[in-house]
Amino acid sequence: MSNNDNLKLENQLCFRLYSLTKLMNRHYSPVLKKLGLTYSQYLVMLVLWENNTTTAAISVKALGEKLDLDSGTLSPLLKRLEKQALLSRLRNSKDERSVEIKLTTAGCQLKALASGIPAQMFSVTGMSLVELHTLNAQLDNLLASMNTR
Amino acid sequence: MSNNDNLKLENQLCFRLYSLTKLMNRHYSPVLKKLGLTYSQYLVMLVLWENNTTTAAISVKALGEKLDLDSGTLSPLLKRLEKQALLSRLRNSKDERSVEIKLTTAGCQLKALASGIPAQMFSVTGMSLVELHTLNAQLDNLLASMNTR
DNA sequence: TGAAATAAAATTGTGCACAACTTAAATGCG
DNA sequence: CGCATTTAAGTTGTGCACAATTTTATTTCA
Repeated sequence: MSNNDNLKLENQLCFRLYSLTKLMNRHYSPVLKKLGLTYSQYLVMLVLWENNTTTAAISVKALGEKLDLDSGTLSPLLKRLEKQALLSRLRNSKDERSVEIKLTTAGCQLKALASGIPAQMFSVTGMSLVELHTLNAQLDNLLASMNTR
Repeated sequence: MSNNDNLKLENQLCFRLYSLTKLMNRHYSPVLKKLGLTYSQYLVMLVLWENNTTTAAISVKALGEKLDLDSGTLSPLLKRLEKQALLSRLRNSKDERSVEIKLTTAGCQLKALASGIPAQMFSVTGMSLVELHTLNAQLDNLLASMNTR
């Protein structure tokens, strides 16, 4: 590739990632709309569903670390999910700086409605399971590299 | 992978793409800030720099097709770039529905300041050129699949 | 102990991305 | 021709993402 081509749109990895993320979102949106969720809200619910009870709590801070999002993004998003009665937000009495997030019963129940989404989205990719795992591993490497430079 | 794991965050391709796109953006932002550009504005400039003159024009429509963005995103973004005197917006006299975008002299000149960005960002990925091309090809396949389902 | 430093959320402001809609212009076709 | 249809931009409203700042609580350590 000549130096003249470095700035061509078609040669940018970042543009492919950007386009794919938008395209992924467009495939998820109509499916998630049936659950009343946006894509980002779905990611939050995925974390909460991993401890699928109304008793387990996770702080906004820990949620932010898992999802790589700050309180500026999470605070209003969590308020919207609370308004939908999918989760509760409660100050930690041991440390009043922290806010603990718990699923409500409705939030727990929503998991069942989401159970078919991963398979449905996988079929949209047109990939085999092996290809998926290979790509996941490559992207993990790239994430690791870019997090340390 | 068991069915129980389908909804785990760590198993989602979409989350990797989402995280990578955000991470990519964070690497670009401080670099682009020196040019007074956001990441999306940079993508628009990449398209315009491919015909690096003040005479070539591209319609908002064509720009939207290249970048996969609609007028709701592009109209305000292009106004901001016009305010920065990097481009001009002019109704097409042959078809008054269309608005034609042209680089200004300053817009053309900015390309030189951006010339080192692709190499700089490539180094952040930690990949070899072969790895980059392989990944680009895989992502192109994925984009093609997801655009037809 | 108590002032300085650190930490967690929330708030404010900017700029996307996109759905839904409006406006104005061009096209098509009976 | 004339009217319905289509097309291109722009507008409005919602929800992120994130920088910068504020508020309140906790920790540190002289």
